[in-house]
Amino acid sequence: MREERARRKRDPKRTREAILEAAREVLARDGKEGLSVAQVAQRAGVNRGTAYQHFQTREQLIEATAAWVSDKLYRAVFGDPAHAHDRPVKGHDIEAVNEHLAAFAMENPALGRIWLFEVLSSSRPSDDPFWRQYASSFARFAKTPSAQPGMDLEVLSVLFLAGHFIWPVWARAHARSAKERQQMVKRFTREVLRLTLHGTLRPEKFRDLDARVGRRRDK
Amino acid sequence: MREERARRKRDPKRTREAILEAAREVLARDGKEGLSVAQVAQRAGVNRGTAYQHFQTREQLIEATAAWVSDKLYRAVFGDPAHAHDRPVKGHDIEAVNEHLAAFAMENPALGRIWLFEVLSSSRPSDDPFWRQYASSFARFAKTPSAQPGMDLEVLSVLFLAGHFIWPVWARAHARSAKERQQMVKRFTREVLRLTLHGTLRPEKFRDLDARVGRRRDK
DNA sequence: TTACTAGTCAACACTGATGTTGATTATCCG
DNA sequence: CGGATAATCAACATCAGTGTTGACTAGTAA
Repeated sequence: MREERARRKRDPKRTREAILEAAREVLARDGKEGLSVAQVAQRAGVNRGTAYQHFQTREQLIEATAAWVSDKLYRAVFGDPAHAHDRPVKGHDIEAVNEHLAAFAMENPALGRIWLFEVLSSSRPSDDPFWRQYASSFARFAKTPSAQPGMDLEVLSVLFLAGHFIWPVWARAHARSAKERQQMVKRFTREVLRLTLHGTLRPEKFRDLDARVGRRRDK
Repeated sequence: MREERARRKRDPKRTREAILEAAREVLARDGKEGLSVAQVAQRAGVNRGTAYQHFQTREQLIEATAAWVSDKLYRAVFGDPAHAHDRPVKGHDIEAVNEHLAAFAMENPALGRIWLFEVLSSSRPSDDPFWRQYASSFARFAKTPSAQPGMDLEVLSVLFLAGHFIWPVWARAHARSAKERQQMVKRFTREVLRLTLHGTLRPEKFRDLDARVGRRRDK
C-alpha cells in the first residue's frame, strides 16, 4: 500500500520521462482502456500524486504518450519533420520507407501497437502526422510512370501499415533475439517487395529490385 | 446503484446469450482490458450476480465471447466446420474466401476487431481455428501451378488478415449506411484482387478475374 | 543565510469493480 | 399437487482506481 520509501531526487524532466516510459509499457501491454495512473506511477517509481502533477488526468497522460510515440515513429521512418520538403518519390524511396518502417515496427512492437490502436480509435485518423506523410509519399509515387495504374491508394496504405505493425506482434518480436528479429524483418520486407513488384510496381522498371528478391520467373 | 426492478423471466439460455451479446459490444468498444462484468450485466439487463452464475469469472466471460466470435467468423467465411473436408483450392477459392472475409469484416467491424486483438494477444495465435483454416487454404493454393513461386505464406496471411480486419475500422464501417459499406467492401476486394493478380497470382492464368478488375495493362 | 518556488509525497474522500453468499421464487418432474 | 432444482437477485466484504489537498523539502536566487 505504501507507495515508495526514499524520496525521489528532484529532476522534473527526468521524472516526466520516466512516467512517459512507464506509460508506454503499460499502454502496450494493457491497451488504452487498461491503463491506470496508479500502475504507471508505481512502475515509474514515482508517487501517484507526482504523476498527477505532470499530467492532470489519466486521459491527458494517454494522449501525451500517444503523441510521443507518433513523433518517434515519424522520425524513425521519415527523419526530422523540419526537413519534410524535398522528399524524393522514386520507387526506391517507397521501398526505403517500408524498410525503415518494418525495422522500427520490429524493434518497437509495443510502440507500433500503441500507434495503430490510437490512430484507429481517434476520430480523425488522417490527422496523424505519420499517416499523412506515409499516404502522401505513396500518392506522389503513384503519379510516377513507375507505378502501376489503377491503384487504390487508401486501401493499399491501410493494408501495408496494418501489416507492418501487426507482423511484429504476430512474430512475437518481444520474445526474440536481435538476430531473430532482424531475420523477421528481412522476411517481411522481402515478401512485401515481392508483392509490390508484381502487384503495384511494373517489374520491367525495377530489374535491380527484382534481382534482390531472388525469385525465378520461369516464363 | 440498484440494478434492476422486475425480476427477469427465467430462461437461462436466452440470458446467457444476452450476456454474451452485451459482452461483445463492450469488448468491441473498450477492448479486453476495458471490459467489466458490471457494465456487461447492466447492458444485458441482468443482475451482476446472474452473470457470475453463467460465467464464473471476468476472464472466462471474455474467453467465451472470443470463442463465440471465432466460431461466427469461421462459419461466415468457410461455412459449417463439420464440412471442413473436400475444400477446393483453385485460385477462385482464395478469392472467394477473401470476399467473404471482407464482407463479414465490414458488416461486423466490432467482431473483427475482437477476433484480431484476441488472437494477437493469445499465447499461441495459430491455435485459432479460423486462422488455421485460412492459412491452410492459402497453403494448399500455394502448391498449385496457378500460384506464384516463392511466396512467404505466413507473411501474406498476416498481411491480408490484418488488412481485412482493419480496413473496416479505418473506413468507419459502423457509421455508414449499408450501401456505403457495400461500396467499401468492393473497393477493398477490388484492390486486393488487383494486388494478388500481379503479386501472388499469375495473371495469364486468371484472364477472367483480370477482366473483372477492369484495369488496362498497357504493355 | 534566508525566503521563496516548486517538485515530491502521504493521506483523504469517493467511486466502481470483483467475487461471494444467502434469500427468493419460477419451473420442472415424480 | 408438492417438493426439488436451479435461475435470479440484493447485499456484503474487499480492493483498486481517480482526482484532490496539504505537508514536506530540495533547489534557487536575492
